[in-house]
Amino acid sequence: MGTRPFDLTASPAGAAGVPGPLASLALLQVADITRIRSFWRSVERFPPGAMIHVGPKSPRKQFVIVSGWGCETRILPDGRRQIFSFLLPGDVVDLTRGSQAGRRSFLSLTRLEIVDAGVLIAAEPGDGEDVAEALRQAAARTEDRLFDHMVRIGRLTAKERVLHLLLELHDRLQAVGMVREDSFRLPLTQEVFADALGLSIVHINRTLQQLRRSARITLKGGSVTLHDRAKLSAYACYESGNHQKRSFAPSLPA
Amino acid sequence: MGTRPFDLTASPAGAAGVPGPLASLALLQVADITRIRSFWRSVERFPPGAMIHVGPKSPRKQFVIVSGWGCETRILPDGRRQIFSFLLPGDVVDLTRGSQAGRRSFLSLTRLEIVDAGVLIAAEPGDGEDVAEALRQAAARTEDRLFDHMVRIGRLTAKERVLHLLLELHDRLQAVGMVREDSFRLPLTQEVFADALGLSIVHINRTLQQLRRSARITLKGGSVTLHDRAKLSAYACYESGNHQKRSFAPSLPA
DNA sequence: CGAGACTTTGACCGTAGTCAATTTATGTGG
DNA sequence: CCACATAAATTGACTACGGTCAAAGTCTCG
Repeated sequence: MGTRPFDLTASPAGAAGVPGPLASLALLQVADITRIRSFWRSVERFPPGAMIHVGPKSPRKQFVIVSGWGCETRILPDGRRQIFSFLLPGDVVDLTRGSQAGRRSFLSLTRLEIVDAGVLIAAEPGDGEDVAEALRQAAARTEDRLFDHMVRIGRLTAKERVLHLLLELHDRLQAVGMVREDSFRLPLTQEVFADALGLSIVHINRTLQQLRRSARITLKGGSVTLHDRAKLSAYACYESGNHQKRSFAPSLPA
Repeated sequence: MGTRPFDLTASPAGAAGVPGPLASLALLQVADITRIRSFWRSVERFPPGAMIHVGPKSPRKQFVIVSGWGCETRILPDGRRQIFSFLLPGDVVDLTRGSQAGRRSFLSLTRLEIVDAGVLIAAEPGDGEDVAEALRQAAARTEDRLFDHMVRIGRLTAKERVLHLLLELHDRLQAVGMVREDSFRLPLTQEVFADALGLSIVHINRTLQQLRRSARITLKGGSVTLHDRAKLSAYACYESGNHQKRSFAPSLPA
């Protein structure tokens, strides 16, 4: 039951941002990530920093993230950037109305693998209604998170924003088995953090320093540990829940 | 082609926040507001400042605003408040997942009338698919606006935020015929403005003063006039569009 | 080992927040 | 139509959170 900081590089399934067993699959109650990967025909891969779009070979426009991190963003004419949301393994990405005139585009933040949601449904035994329903709920949660993010950038202080976001990421990653002992990999640069939270990169840096010095978080080598999440949640007005409330995910086998 | 400020109190259909002919109806291509009002059985009314919820007598959970202004909001445990969006005549309000534990609730800002969307569909000659499609598009635009709002509070300065919001409101109100000569009624207190834009009420006041003194806007008696919207749009990084892009609304008869 | 990306730090500035008092509507009852 | 109560808008004085600029330090990776 430690708060011992450690490196998660060798976490569940390996490299940074790559989910452990399951991931989206936890959400979808599918048994193993290898099973998803067996759909290699329909898995699309992107390098870090790529704009996510799919060719006409994909009839559908809904995708599930198999591994890696992404984000939804807009860049203003003068270069300012706002990140709307982070896309984690298991999240549903709806490219239907995306990337129109740059008002909203999807970017990969790490190496990223996505799979056509329709393929998942079709591959499911039965009518796939369970999977379809899970997808709908995942999409609904994604939308709910927009409101939390709005509260963050609209009404919280810098310290609160950072903690609030870290707490959300914790909960979401935990739901897909990517958290160990309150620690998880955080493959984000401080610039990305700044653009998500509506702060300058310098101020993000200073805020992180303060949180570190006050021993509220440990952040090192791309991994974070949140010490005393209950207290941090109260401090940052974070309400957990609405992430995997009704998780289908069984605890994962080693 | 005037910038002459004037009072819109006697605008289209009368009192503050009440739409002129059409309103949502413009969106829905229905002929006249009186027609909607004839559904008085299914029209629900709220006084200013009320939480919007509907009794079990309404089977559906989607409503269209007939007249008045509302907003979607969250109040933090310590009293801070964030307004997520404004609800104008013609907008679709989806109460499906609303007001759960106060994470997201709908409030009326003026006297408000809403009508069950299902009733509108049923009342339409034919299969009502046109109306249903219009409702879907309205809902999609509503979601798009969340992103604009996020950019506002995350990346714009106070002056930009105010102008950006005013420009959006202009476009939305214009689409339902509630704008005359770049002027429209704005039934919001500065406190509401502040809570929407993530600023303090005092700073909103000072920002408005500056905008007035620099002759960029006229704001008096609850009505605003935007002078040179093109220039203001450029200044505030506002991109019009996505409001009534494909408007069904014919210009309204006097 | 060097180039480039990322992080960190210092110095200084400015936007926006807080506190508090005053003025200006708005509204209500007499 | 006036007196009073209340909400809303203003203004001033002061504070502080967060931004900008610039330089130095670290880390990666070919």
